[in-house]
Amino acid sequence: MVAQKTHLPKFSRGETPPKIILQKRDIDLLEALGKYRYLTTSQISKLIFPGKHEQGARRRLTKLYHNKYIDRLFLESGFVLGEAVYFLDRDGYKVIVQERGYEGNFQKKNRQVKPIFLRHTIDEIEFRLALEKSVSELEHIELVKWYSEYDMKDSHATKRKDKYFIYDEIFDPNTTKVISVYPDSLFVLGSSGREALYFLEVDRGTESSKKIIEKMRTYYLYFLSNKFSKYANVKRFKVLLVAHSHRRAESLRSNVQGSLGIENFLFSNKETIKKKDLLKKKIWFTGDGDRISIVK
DNA sequence: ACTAATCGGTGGGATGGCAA
DNA sequence: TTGCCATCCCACCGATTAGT
Repeated sequence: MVAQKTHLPKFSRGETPPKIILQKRDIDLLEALGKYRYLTTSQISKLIFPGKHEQGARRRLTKLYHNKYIDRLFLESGFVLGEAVYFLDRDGYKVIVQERGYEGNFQKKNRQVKPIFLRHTIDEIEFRLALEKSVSELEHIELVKWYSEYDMKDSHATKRKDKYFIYDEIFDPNTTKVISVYPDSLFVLGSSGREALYFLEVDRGTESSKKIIEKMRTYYLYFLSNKFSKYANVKRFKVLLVAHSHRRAESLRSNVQGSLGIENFLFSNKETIKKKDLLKKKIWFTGDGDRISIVK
């Protein structure tokens, strides 16, 4: 009998999946997907297969995919198909619950994410990975907390304010309306008992300067409200605005210069964060255009 | 108890396929 | 066409299993 050479389908699972025996590293991989929710092939390659060719990660991911441990979507980049983005499927979820005592819930809706939102989420995860790497290289700094937009109080909630963990309402004295702040992520850095609070805003590249100025004002009122002190023992915070490119970051910064609340903001971009240490290096621009680092 | 065969993992390298 | 992913070949390793 001649074995049929069949291609495994790219957009669905094959009828006869390749055989697989889970290794410790596979479970590490599944656990990472539990923690970050979505990861691209290159992110997984760096995280789980450090110093190895990406091909090895791919081969493993393919097997895990066809054996229903994980699922995948593809990013869109212009006219060509982009990188694969992996996330837990039910079998993979069961494995980390059993093997590692994973406490998160299984997210059925991972596959339903809109492409634009997925891109944004991946950018946020990229920032988190860069932050964790930076923290690991600094002896006296620790990442005390990280909350992403997905860390929801209640995934069944219908109202936004019940849905998001990071959500606060503030009263606007000018319009006498209630406005809300819900950042992409929030994190707290700790250093010898002292804490620093940061909010992350990943620029989608589509927001107007006017919107950014409004957002800045919201954060200013939020600052006055002191409601943020429930997240950390601090009297102030910084909002890190990460744009796609240096160009976009600079254009945003110059357009909103001098607006109310600008002193709470720092500007940088994805390209720079990919190349340079985001805590130690002077890659952050203040509203006035001074370059500073987050830690000395 | 010892050996051989087998199976899947790992990794390098080369080639083919696919969708827009 | 481009940028990815899938496949195939080769070699070697370790664990398991079958046969003696």
